[in-house]
Amino acid sequence: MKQILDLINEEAVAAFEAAGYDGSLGKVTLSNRPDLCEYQCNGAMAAAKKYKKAPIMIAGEVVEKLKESSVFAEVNAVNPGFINLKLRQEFLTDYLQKMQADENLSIEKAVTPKTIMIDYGGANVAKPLHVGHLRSAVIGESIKRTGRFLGHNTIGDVHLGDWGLQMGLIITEVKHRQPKLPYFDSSFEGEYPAEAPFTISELEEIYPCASGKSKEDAAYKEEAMQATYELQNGNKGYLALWHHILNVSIADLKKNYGNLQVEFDLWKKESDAQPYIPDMVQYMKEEGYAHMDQGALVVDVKEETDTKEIPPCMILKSDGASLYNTTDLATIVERMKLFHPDEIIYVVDKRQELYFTQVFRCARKTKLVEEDTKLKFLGFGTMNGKDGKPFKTREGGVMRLENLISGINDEMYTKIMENHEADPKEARETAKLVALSAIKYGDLSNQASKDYIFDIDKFTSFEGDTGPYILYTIVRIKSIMKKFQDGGNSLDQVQIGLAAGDSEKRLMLELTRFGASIQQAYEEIAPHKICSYIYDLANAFNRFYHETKILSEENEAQKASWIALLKLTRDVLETCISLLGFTAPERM
RNA sequence: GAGUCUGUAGCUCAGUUGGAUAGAGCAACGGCCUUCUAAGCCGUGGGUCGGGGGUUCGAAUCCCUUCAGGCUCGCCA
Repeated sequence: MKQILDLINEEAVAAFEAAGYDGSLGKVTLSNRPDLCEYQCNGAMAAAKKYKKAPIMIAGEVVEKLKESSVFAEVNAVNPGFINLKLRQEFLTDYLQKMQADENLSIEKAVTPKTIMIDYGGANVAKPLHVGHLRSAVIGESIKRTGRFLGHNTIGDVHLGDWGLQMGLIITEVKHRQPKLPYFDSSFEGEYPAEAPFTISELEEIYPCASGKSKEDAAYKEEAMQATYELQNGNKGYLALWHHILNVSIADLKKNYGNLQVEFDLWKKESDAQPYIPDMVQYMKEEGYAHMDQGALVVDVKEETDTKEIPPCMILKSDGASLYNTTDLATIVERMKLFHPDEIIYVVDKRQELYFTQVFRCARKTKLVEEDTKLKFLGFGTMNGKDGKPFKTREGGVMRLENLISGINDEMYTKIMENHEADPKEARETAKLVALSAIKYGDLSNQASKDYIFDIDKFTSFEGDTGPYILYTIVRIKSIMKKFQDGGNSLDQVQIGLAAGDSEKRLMLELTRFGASIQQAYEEIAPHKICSYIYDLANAFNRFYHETKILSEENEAQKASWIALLKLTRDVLETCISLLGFTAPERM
């Protein structure tokens, strides 16, 4: 169904045309002066110049035409030339009733669904997830869900880092510790053990240890690079060990992402793109795209309009080895081959922007993608601590995501138990949902591209504009609806009626904003717009809630109408939080 | 050095793409629970939108300039 703003726009366009002006001037927006009107149109002022006429006169003429419309209860022209609009109650109610009946709450699915791949998560095998991984996972998941809700074929890919120097480092460190393992015996012919020679927690300790050593010890680093090279060139023992690393690590990653309610459709890895590299490199050479420069194979990607020097995109290092660029390009080749996406969105730290500019240009120039394939970079800012510096634990280390989450879980649990008596088991489950909402909403309500302060105290206090506030609002609604049903009433028969008061009308108007808000959030890849929308909606509801005693209302028709309004509010809120990536409990 | 992003209330952030009186949340202060969950609601105080110019009926928003900070700048990922 059409969005309410579009319906109103049509009226305004028609009125401008009827009054003899260009219809495109009839653009209506939500009022920024709710005390004066609900919607406003500023077209008369824009028209003034074009038609050399006082804006207020134009506004007056348009208003006369608008008065003929059945949509508005009030239409005014105000100096210097604003057109202020108020809806007819019947129109608003009618719209909400249709919205409630619509399975997508007024949102039309995409007519031509696009295949959109979203590369997010950013996890590396063998490195535990830390707070730095949170943003990509949370933002990417929300984008994926929003695209899907709008009818697109969205594919989330974790794109694990499993093929770089890090693997060589781990292999080297394991070799130093357990040199007698068969993986390091080049003459070994038998079956390698099925059991991994390390647990996940050992693995998590091995990498930082190896990484530290390689920074201080050049010989160690050389050894790791050699191991990387051998792994990539088919050393059987190393490959077997690499498989162990993958298995142990991926199982753990799945658990952690699962706790975050982040679900990837694909668990592809850098190594999966390797088979595409040789052909791709050869193709780039043959077609004359790539050339040697300072010993390395590169593709020039600078353009005349550049305001600064864009370095060439390096395909092969001077020692012939592939690197991150190579893998990413080969991944594009693979994705085009397997999924033929219309769009690939990379949800990555914004510091990688220049790098991805190179990759995208290279992919385009060498025609790895089609002309209309969109490659988008969604760079997110750094998560800083209260001091404005990158977030660290109190001890100054990197905080593991797992610890962060369990810490907030505990805080929430304590809060629930303090608030009221609750079954500890249920409280645990509820605490998880509330904690998740706090973490995700806290992240998503900030603009993705900006750095943001991750303030633990703020997250555990959860008052005001927070995830828990949204959940609390939903829980309140659910509680009333449950009591209504417990009284033997059915939710099927209720129908939204005319607004009885101001706060109710405000709530209704907020509800109609749903479709446009989601649409906009999707188009701009801006989940924070969903947050700000539901915050407004929750606010409008809570105001209404405090003014209105619903269950004790004696007029049954009025009560039913309010219940219907609650139901729609709940549906909209729950739909929105599902797009943000969390869910509401029944009680909290 | 070049490029780029950011600068809005004490703190953390929005600002519907140029509109009317710049908004929230925390923090501070004052009210509201024998009545649907007070994780809530209502109210008060708090601003030279970094500074300076310009564009026009109208600027936090567009242009120029300047200050401050972050980030990036070929064999790491």
